[in-house]
Amino acid sequence: MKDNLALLKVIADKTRLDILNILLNEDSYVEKLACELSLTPATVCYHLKKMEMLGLVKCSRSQFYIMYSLNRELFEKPLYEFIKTDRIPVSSTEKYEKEVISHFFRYGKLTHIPSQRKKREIIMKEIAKQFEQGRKYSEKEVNSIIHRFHEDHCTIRREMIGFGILGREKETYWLTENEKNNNC
Amino acid sequence: MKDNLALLKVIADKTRLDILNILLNEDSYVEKLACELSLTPATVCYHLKKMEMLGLVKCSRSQFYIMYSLNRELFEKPLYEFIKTDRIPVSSTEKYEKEVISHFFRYGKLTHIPSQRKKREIIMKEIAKQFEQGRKYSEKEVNSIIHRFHEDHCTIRREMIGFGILGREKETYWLTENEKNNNC
DNA sequence: GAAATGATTAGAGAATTATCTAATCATTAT
DNA sequence: ATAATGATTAGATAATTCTCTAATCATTTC
Repeated sequence: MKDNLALLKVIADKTRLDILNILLNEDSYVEKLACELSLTPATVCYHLKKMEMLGLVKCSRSQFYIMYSLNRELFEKPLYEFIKTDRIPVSSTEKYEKEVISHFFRYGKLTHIPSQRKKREIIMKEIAKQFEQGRKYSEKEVNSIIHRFHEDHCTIRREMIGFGILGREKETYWLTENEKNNNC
Repeated sequence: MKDNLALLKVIADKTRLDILNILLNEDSYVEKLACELSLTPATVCYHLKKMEMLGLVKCSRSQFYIMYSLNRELFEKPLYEFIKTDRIPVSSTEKYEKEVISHFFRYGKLTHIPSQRKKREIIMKEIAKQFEQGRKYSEKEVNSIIHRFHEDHCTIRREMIGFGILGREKETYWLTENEKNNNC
């Protein structure tokens, strides 16, 4: 799963598919391929180098020519293997967050404040959903809202500010527009 | 093997890989995907339609949303299946031609003239290799060269002209520059 | 039926990239 | 060594296409 996107981009080209199909039958070299495909050697070289970089083909000098051959193992793998990206899919993030939330909330109340930073952030974002975007809150209002979930509104208020979820100026608080609290 | 190039081109895109990865976990719909990927619904729609056309995903209306899901069977197949093109690889054409030639020639002589047009053309092209590019030949010379392979130089000469391999004007003959006789 | 919401289409701008020519590098043959 | 041949690199051009905005279509809810 190194860089599937790059690999797919390299395969997804007419000329390179033609080259791969020829190499499927027999090893070949730049000039011969260029002639068979009615292209210049420069163009064929450009494509072969691209494919070589990603391990699609291998090359080795054989007397006069530099012979290119397929890396056949690669093509045995199912397409499935090639679409997985490094990116953590948002949906599995969501699943994880739901798990955390359901673990720390019981009957709508927060049982205790997680010690792990990551989990604490998830919990804070969940509580933040009670706040409206764009509206200003007094400290009293903030405490009152948080108090619905847990007695220690001071700690939680401080955490929410620490995570950048709530903004604060003097006695006024508001929900920040951090895209991380986005509710999709 | 309908149109592998088109299919690969559709898979080989960052955004579409992201979408596929999400759909790998759970079905989804345009708006949700757009939000998760920080794109406009128009863009997501554009990609989903592309993938739908090639059978990568399916969609069906479910109450309020149009749900998109993966066509999972497709991804089980090995990459190998996706690189085969409709194009007849030149190298297997070559192999076929060699077979035909070795079938009709014995000890350097043509045993008989093939009745199949396709095979006849291959044989004529083989004989044409005795002619030089750019040089003019008299009818006598042409007959003499052909006679090395077969008695009936008249028929063969006529066939070679018929296939456009030899050009003729009055009593003069020459090898045409048809790219089909190209020897790479 | 009107309003709301989600999906799609059309058109335009920006970025990527396949291909060519020309020049250079690397290896083999004379 | 020098010439010849194949491979590669650099730079320029042209084509493709991803993404957006704005407008329209389709379905559901009031």
